[in-house]
Amino acid sequence: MNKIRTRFAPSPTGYLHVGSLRTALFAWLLARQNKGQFILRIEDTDKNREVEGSIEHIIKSLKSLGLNYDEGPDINGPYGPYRQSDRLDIYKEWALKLVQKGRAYAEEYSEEEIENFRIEAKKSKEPFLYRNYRPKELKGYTKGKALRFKSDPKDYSYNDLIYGDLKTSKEAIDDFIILKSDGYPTYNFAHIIDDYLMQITHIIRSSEFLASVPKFLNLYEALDIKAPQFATVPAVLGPDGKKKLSKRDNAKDALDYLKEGYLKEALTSFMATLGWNDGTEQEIFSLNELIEKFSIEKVQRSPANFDEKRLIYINGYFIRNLDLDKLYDLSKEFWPKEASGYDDLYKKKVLGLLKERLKYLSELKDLSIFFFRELEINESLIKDNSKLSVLTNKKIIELLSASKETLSKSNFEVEDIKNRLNDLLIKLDQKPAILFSLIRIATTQSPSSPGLFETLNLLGKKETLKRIDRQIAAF
RNA sequence: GGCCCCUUCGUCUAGUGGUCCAGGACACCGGGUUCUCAGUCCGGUAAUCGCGGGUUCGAAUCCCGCAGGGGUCACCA
Repeated sequence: MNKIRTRFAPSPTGYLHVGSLRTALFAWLLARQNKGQFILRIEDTDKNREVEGSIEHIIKSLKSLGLNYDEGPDINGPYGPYRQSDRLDIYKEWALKLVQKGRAYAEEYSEEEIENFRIEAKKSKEPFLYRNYRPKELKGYTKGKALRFKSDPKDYSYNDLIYGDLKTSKEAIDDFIILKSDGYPTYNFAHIIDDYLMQITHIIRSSEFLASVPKFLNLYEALDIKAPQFATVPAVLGPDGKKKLSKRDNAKDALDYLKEGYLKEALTSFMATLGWNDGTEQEIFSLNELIEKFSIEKVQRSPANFDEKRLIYINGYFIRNLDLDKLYDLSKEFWPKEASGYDDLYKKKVLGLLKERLKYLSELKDLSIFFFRELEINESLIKDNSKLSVLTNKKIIELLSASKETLSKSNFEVEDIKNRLNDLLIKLDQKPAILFSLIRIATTQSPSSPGLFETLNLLGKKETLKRIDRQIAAF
């Protein structure tokens, strides 16, 4: 039994959203769970569409998610090179073999002529098939001309690991271009040669290629190559549920999520469960659990909608369940700049209080700011509070003064603060909704914060009393 | 238009002839948790399983038809 080898073969067009990476994830999982290899191959056969820097971008995306590959353009391997533009000689050699067998021929028509065929076909409501116009006399390889595959149309039935048994008709098979006039191969040709030479055992790719499979099957035959196993992954749809996920419908580049403080395991768990589950009621999976439990056969056949709300939930779940020290390491670049003067211990305590409330790490900045800097007095916090807005200024000052008085006697341990404020509640005959709210607002000037006692404890006595004073002075 | 694929709560899904007048999760709505937000706990709304025929004692599950949606028909991948 030979080892499973899968690959991710993106073209460097500069953008990798969650849907594309999901395909990579599935291929990676299949390889890892079988102790096989995962290969990164760059399909840069279209110079016009290539975007500067996107290879680095792809590599970074994979690595950031923990999807390491065994062979690839930057690390090489036994079947390199791993950029198609570095393999042009190989494609030409294989194309010539096809010519020799009489299974490939030079393009005969001009672009305009072909365009006219196409219009003609459209008019008569028929699919455009180039082979209907195939010249009687076929020319061999001609420099400067595209090279076409001479197809042998027939029906096929084959098995797809996800879609199951599929049947296709000969109408799907045509004479397609294998080598462009600039000498570069097309995807349709290059990937077949490369997968063969790189000994890929399973092709995992998205469903827009499904309609092309009969063509590929025909080419495998002509080349006398045994086709690998196919696993076609359905598209990921945008939130509207209509069209494929694209930039338009808030499909962020996958790296953007990392930048906003989404955890890599939250992302992989989300991507995997977009169209896959293990048949149990488990909803969230670590990367290791995915390796253990993933099965390509259980991937859904219908396209899934991208629901960012679910991703946000999953991310919060991972944050809450992460060890505080680990979370602190990950949080490094998300603190407000005012935090730089504070030591690790203090920041770690702040993070401990905020951990339960973070959906993604970039929220840290706003949620933690008052621990590092005194905020401006925010009058609306009292004015817009139905219970507080009815109090007279005099009453508020009285309550805050009493609070300050009480707190000034505290040793500022959480328990002590709690006990003293509870006593004060009784003494003043007040509800927490009044007294605690006032203190919370005075000390944080924020619409939300962690628990009052813990917050005051962290702020410390001096800072707490100072902030209450300032609130009093504002009336 | 040809070829191909898909169709269970708003969303992700469980489900492969009876235990499903359909289960879980997200979202949403109530309530508890001494203050806010979040979390957490408890509860709720939500799918006549795309539609129509069959087969069967019995169908989300099998068969046939239809409809809707999507993909593809490039010297893009």
